[in-house]
Order: sequence, then structure tokens, then C-alpha cells
Amino acid sequence: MTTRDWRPRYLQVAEEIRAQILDGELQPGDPMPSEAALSKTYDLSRTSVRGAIRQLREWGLVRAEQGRGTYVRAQRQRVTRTPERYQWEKTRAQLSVAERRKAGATEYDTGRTMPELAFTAEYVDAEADADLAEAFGVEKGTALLERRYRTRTQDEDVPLSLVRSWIVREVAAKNPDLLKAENEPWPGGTQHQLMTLDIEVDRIIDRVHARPPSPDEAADLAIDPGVSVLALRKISIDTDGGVVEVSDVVLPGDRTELVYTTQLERWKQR
Amino acid sequence: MTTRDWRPRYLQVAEEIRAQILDGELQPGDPMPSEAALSKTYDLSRTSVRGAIRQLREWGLVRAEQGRGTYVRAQRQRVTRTPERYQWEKTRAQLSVAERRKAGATEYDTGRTMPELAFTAEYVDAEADADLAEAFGVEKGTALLERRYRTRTQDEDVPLSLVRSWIVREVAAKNPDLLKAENEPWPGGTQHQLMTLDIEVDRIIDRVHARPPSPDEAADLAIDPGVSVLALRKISIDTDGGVVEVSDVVLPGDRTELVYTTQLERWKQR
DNA sequence: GAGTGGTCTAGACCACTGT
DNA sequence: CAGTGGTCTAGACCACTCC
Repeated sequence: MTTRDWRPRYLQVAEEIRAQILDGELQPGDPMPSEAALSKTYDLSRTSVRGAIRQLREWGLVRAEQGRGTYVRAQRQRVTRTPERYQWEKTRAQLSVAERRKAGATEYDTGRTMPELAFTAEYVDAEADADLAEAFGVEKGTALLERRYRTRTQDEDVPLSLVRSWIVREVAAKNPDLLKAENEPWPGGTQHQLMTLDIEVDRIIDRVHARPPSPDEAADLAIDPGVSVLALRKISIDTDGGVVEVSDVVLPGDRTELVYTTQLERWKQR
Repeated sequence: MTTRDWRPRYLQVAEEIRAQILDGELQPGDPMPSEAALSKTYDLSRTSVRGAIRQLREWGLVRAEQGRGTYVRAQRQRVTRTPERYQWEKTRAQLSVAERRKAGATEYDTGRTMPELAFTAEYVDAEADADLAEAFGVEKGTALLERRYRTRTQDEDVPLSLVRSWIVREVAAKNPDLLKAENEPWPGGTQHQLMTLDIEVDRIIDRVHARPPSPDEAADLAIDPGVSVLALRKISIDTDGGVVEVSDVVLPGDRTELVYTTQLERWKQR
């Protein structure tokens, strides 16, 4: 009170409201006072009040709805993704077609829930850019087969992830069926596709970082402004040590949790 | 031109400039035209131009510097973090004090670079909130020992990560030395601390998601507006299956890459 | 139609960076 | 000092939602 506050007014207001939310004075789902009301109570122009609200949105604390009002955000439903799915997919690849179809339609559940449904796979002819060329260990410009698809849960209409997957075209061409988009969804997934090429995946490397979404990604994933995406590059390595598939998976950062378990070696003696 | 554009003007400008950056017309490090200049060339008020620039900042494409100008952002230096560090730390825990000290001072390098330096460890008495109580499998309100510290590279002054680590206080009390902040940095790290309590860590679970930074985190990590942090909860489980340590690690999302490798089982027959 | 948030204007003062 | 971005005002029109 006595010592004057050097921070901009809009930030002070934002932090005041933030404290109210964290203290539980404002509960998730509660409507905020309207901009006009806030403008009056804080004796600020509407522009400044909007600055405070923008800040709260960037902190992921509130959500504004045109024509309705601004609401305190509920913690969004989280979806968990674990690399156990990779082993599951590999095991499934060796099953019969009938069983693969059945398994593919069934929910995949690893204790936590991970129901998924792939749709709208799209095939594109692509060339290796510098990045992909390095990943595959091929020349820049090498022809690749690119598959684009999205996954979503059965109840929600917003996709869980946007995926782009690449295979070296010359490798994939050994099985002409792989080049046809009509064959999607391929029963048994990528690992079975690779199996038809006589390729066994030995290990998979996930590289994860967070970044702001591109405009398209923000729209496709229904992401609020200020929320980042998790960008996951998945690299599959076969039993000969070569890179056989590269995928870029884009996940909404605030709705997705990635879980990785590291098993440590036992001490020899204590 | 002919069909009118329904999107707000500030967004159109932002996307126009975005295209220029992606096309390479504007190179990383290049200064943008000043707000006054943009305002003139696009025939918009400065407020609207600022809206476009804010959008570009949220996309992570430009960086504004007070009194200097606005610049196209360079891809920031990435730091890689792999769970191999956990095994390394466990192995190191069994070495002699002298060796642990030496190893602690040395850079830890896993092929990619991961030099780190811990500093300003702080000890706090804490109680288990609902979240931590569940993680540890104890009653809510159980006394915990909380350690806070940060890591940074030797050349940069901005920390790489903010860490809060918890151990059940009653467990830690078996070795009174662990309760004293003066003993930091503890030679051998957390795993050696646990070893003095007769605890061997069997596996470590990392749970990762992305979220907007809190105001404090944004300031501490020098994060630009619109960029998220990677929040990593690390859970250490001992050979009896109990949770012995929980850490929350906050990493700048655009500067950090997490790498996890999943080893798959070989097929029995082909 | 009343109330909400989204966009936009024209202007002002400030703090900071360079010269 | 001039030029830059950061904050703030008072007012306007719009698209949307709900009654």
C-alpha cells in the first residue's frame, strides 16, 4: 500500500485475479466479472482490463467466449501417452489379420486410459529436407512416402494428435500395397507395415519439446492462445541399427501427459 | 484481393509477416520495421500493428526489446536431457567420496552435451498436499523435506531448470546430515543421499506435460511471453516398490529437448 | 434488444536504448 | 537527443449469445 507499485496496472490486476483463482475464491467454471464491470471496479479503461484478461489467458487460467463471458478454466482432461504402446504395437504386428483388425478396433488401455481412433489418413509424396535427411541418414531430396493422420478419442471431436510419418519411398515400394492410401487404416499399424518389408523395429527414440503452435495447429487442436504444443519426434530403428521410420507428433500441451519409465540396474553389492 | 477477407486486420498482417519469415525474406536476427513504420505501410493504427506483433511473439517468431526494436528470433540453443543421467547418477552413488566429488565437478556428457551446475540449494519444511500425498502414498499433511535448487550451464546466467524435490521427512531423519542445507551440494546427488538411508532406487518415472509458466517461472527462466514450460514430475521408486522421492522439474519449453529411448523385445521367430 | 467479448482508432505519456 | 517499444485512455463499431 505505502510503497508504490512499479508494475503496470494491468499486470497488478491480473495477479490479483490470479491469486483469487488460486485461493479458490473463483472456482473453475465460475464466470468472471464482465470487462465493463472490472473496468469500473478497478477504475481502469477497458483496454487495460483486457490486458489483464489476456495475461490470465496466457497463464491458462481463464477462457473467453465471444458473446457469453469469460470463465475460470477447469483443469482440462488429460490424456496419457506411454511408450508401452510401442511394444504393444510390435507384439500385435505378428498376429493374424483377423486378430489385428479386432485389436485395432478395441480400445488400447495401459492401466490409464488411451482409447484412440485413427482417421483420414492421407498420402503425400515428399522429399527429405535437411532435417529428415539427417534423421534417415540419406541424401537431402531423397523421395519419401509421407502419411498424415490424426487420432482422437471416441467421444471428443477435437483430435488428440496430429501426425506426420515418413518412410523412405524406395524401401516402402517393395510392398506396393503400402503406397496406396485406400489401404488405411492398415490393420496392425506402422510396425506391421514395416514387417511386410522384412523390417523388425529394435528400439524407438522419442525426442520431446514444447513450442507455440502454428496457426493451423492451434485451429486443428482447438488450443487457447498462449498454450503450447508438445512436439514429439519418434524415430524407429531396426535391428540393423538403421532408421526406418520417422514421425512428428503434435499434441496439445495442456491436455497431454507423456509418461516414461527408466529401469535402473541393480547394485552389485550393498 | 477480390474476395474480401473476413479475418481481423491485425491477424492478416501477422500472417503476412509470418510468411515473410518462413520464406526467408526476413532472416533470424534481422530487425523488423518499427511499429511506426508498419503502421504507415499497412495504414493501420499503432494499436492494431501491436496486435500483429503480439501474435508473432506468441507464435515464437519474433522477440521485442524495449528501446531497441523487434527482431526475428533465432532458433534458440537446445539443451538435451535424457534419462540415462539417472543410471549415471545411480552408478556414481557407490563411488568413494573423493570420486563422487570429482565426478560432480566434471561435466556430464552423454554424447550430446548436458553440462550442469547446481547452485543455491534451499531447504524447506513442507507438508504433503493432496497431489504429493497420493504420489508418496501417505496421509495428506505428512511432513516432507523439500529441497529447491536450480541448474545452469557454466556459460549462461539463466538457469536451465527449476527443481523442487521432496522426501518424506521421517525417512530422511534417519540420517540427520540430510536435513542440513549446509551439506549441499551433496556429493553424489539424490541417489547417494537415499543410499545413506539404505534405499536403492529401482526405477524412475518421468511424467511430462507443457503449460504456460507462472509469473515467477517466466522471470526466473527468462521466457518470452507465449512460450510454455515443460513440467516434468520425476518419481523415484525403490526396490520394494515404494515411492522414495518426488521432484518437479520446470524447463523452458523452447530450449529443452527430452529424449527417451524404448527398447523393444525381439520377435521370437520371423 | 441488452449484454458480452473482439477489433480498431487517434492520441498521450513513459522507460529504455542508442548517439 | 531522437527513436524504440510498453502502457494507458475514451470512445467507436462489430459479431455473437441469450432472452
